[in-house]
Amino acid sequence: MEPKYQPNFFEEKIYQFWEGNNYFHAEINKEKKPFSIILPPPNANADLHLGHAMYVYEDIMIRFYKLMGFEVLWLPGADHAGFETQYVFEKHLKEKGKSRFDYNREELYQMIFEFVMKNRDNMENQLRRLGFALDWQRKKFTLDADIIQVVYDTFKKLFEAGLVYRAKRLVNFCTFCGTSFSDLEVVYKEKLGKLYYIKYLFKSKNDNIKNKNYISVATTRPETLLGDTAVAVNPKDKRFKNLIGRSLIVPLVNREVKIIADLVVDPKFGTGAVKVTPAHDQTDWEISQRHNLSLIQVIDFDGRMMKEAGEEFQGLFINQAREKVVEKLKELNLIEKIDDYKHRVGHCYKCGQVIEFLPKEQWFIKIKPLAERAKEKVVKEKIKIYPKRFKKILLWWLDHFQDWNISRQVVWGIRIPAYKCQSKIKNQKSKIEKESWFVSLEKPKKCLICGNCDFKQDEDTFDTWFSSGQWPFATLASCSISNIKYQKSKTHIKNQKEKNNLITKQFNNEFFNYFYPTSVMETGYDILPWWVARMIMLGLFYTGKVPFKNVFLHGLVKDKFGQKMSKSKGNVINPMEMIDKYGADALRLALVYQVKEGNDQSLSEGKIVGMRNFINKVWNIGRFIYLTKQIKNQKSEIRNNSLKSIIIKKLKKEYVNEKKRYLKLMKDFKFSLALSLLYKFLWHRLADFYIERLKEEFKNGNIKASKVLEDVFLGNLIMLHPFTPFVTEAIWRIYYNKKESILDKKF
RNA sequence: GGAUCCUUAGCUCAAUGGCUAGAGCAUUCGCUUGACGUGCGAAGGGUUGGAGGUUCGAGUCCUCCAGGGUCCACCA
Repeated sequence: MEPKYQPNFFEEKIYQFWEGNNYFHAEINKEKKPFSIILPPPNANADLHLGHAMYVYEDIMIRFYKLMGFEVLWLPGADHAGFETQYVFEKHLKEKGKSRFDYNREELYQMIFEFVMKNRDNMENQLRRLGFALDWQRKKFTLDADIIQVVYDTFKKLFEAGLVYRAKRLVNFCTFCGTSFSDLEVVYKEKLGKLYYIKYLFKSKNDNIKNKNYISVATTRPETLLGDTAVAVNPKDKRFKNLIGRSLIVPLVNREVKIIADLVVDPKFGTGAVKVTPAHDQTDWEISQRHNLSLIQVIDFDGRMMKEAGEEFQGLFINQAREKVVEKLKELNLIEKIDDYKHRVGHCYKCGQVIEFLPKEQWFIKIKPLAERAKEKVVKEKIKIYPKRFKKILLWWLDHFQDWNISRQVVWGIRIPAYKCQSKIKNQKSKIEKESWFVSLEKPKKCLICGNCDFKQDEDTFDTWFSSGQWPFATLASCSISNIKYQKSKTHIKNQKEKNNLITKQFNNEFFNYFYPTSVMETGYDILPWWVARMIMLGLFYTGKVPFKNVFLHGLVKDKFGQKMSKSKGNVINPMEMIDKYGADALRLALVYQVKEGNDQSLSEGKIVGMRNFINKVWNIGRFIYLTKQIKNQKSEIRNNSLKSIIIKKLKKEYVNEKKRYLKLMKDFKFSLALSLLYKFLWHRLADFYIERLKEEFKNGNIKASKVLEDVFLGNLIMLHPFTPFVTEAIWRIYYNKKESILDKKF
């Protein structure tokens, strides 16, 4: 054994040994209890960052339960990351002077597909370098044909259950990225703007308020008045009480609108009267629904003013239109005043531009019934949440979700399997949207509504979270399909009927039933509403069971000053670089040691160095024992009741206690404390105290003392293995002359 | 406005109501000790943000105050 542990020398070989000998492969084993985790699928296209390295908690659990004698499955996967990936790809195109509009849908999809596949191996190998005990034979991709089939099936079942509907609503739309977003993806930022007080003249000369022939309304977005269809006041507001129902004239467009009363209006804000633009403001949209107001869209999906805004404004960008509107109003003396105003504005989380509210027909999921069911399971602890405080947060979300817009105007994703009957549109037979749409798992040969029209498939794809929200059951169902010898092809769907039959049969499949519900879902707390909540809702809907029994949430990794890591700040720690320098074990320990589960942590290279030192210590304890074992002239006894023999007894006792506490902590998800226990014991008790005290005995070849020391050390090696798999395996295999793996052992 | 986390050594953080409040890094001194200098031995560094309370016992539980972070909501 070398005096220093050299991770680079061992790690790759050891991982190949594990993978090559199927140590990570799971099968049904009726004699064992199952323990399963589905890896949160990283973006197939991107390098791993420290957030992914935090999945080390999963590896710790997987390896721990393997050593506990469970049949463990840790299923890896990759996410196509729809919009995220397309965004990156479009940047590449831009560098080449191209844009997505230079290609048709199929070309673009194929190009992105190749782009992603080229990088997927890279991402997967990075997971290997972290030492993760993933069952690679069962790896999945969110765009695998059989995953897509499950996603289609979920959509169809939701559609049939009336839980997915198509509606024209205001959606969060980024006119720069060209797609809509769910509410969760909009980032609100404080912004300094102006509050304009604009005069709306009464139509009738008899109407007035305090002898003025107008009402002022306050707005931050004067350009939207081009689409106003009412002015609203609070019904309890005495100032306006007598004016409700009267008519005003919207400036510039000279449209006659009524004064309406709605409780949503705050009398204390602005003038107490508010302009209502149903097409471009969420609150106004809601008012319009209550009052049956008409909707006039004046801003288009490319961020320019439409024909409906009037000839003068048509084609202008929003900001230009705003300036022009204000200018015109000033000319007409219709601006009462302009205040500085600080308010919060929604921005695109990706490109940072202002999000517009635009009316668009989209698919929505009716959340309420799904959330109610999920809530019940969480309240009754059919799903346990660790740390506990996140239970409350999850429940808050389940109470506050709005209907979920799952349509995205992006090519890279799972195209929505909904088809529109064309004859219905032509004949205008049905005003109800749902009646002109049908959902089909396979490309239909004829229109399922009228039977003969040239039906059209929806151009949109699903929100990535819609498919990843099904990940636990979709992956296991897909494994079931593979298990019954289904030959899958990655992109092209062959023999559709056979496949659909298999999908409906999948829940009778043993493999699925053995591992589902999964044991733990482990991920960062930042995606609790995006992902965890949706997995629970969709999992319950599709399978009738919770998708996982426990949720374990970890915190975010920040730099050593507690700042968020970002490329622009230049404070990013690259996990692969750290592995190159200090080994995977050191990085893994640094992410877990002395960190409270669920709390954010600051990570510095110094901490990784410290952990590397501990690993070297463990290596050297092993080396010491290994070397003293070679000593000849071993004698079997020392004098009874001697001080030495008391120390040996003490060591045995301390070890028994340590192990007991370790097992308890690990079962309670208190991994960091378990690690501290091992750290302290190995370094400050075993090495500093016992070995130093008994050094002479060992060197004199005292068999009894050596045996105890060896047992205690090897026991600790097994306990430490979930945290530092490489060094423990390396020592073990040297110790046993490469004859066995530490993974064959049990506690 | 709501929720939540945090405030402990110079820095970053641990600590299951219970022994002298610990670790990593940093600092000082001494050791070329036959496992390890990625080490060993020692030292310095703390009124655990503040004020009350519960308790035999509080860094930990409760109340209030101050400061910081994060998430969410939001009035045009």
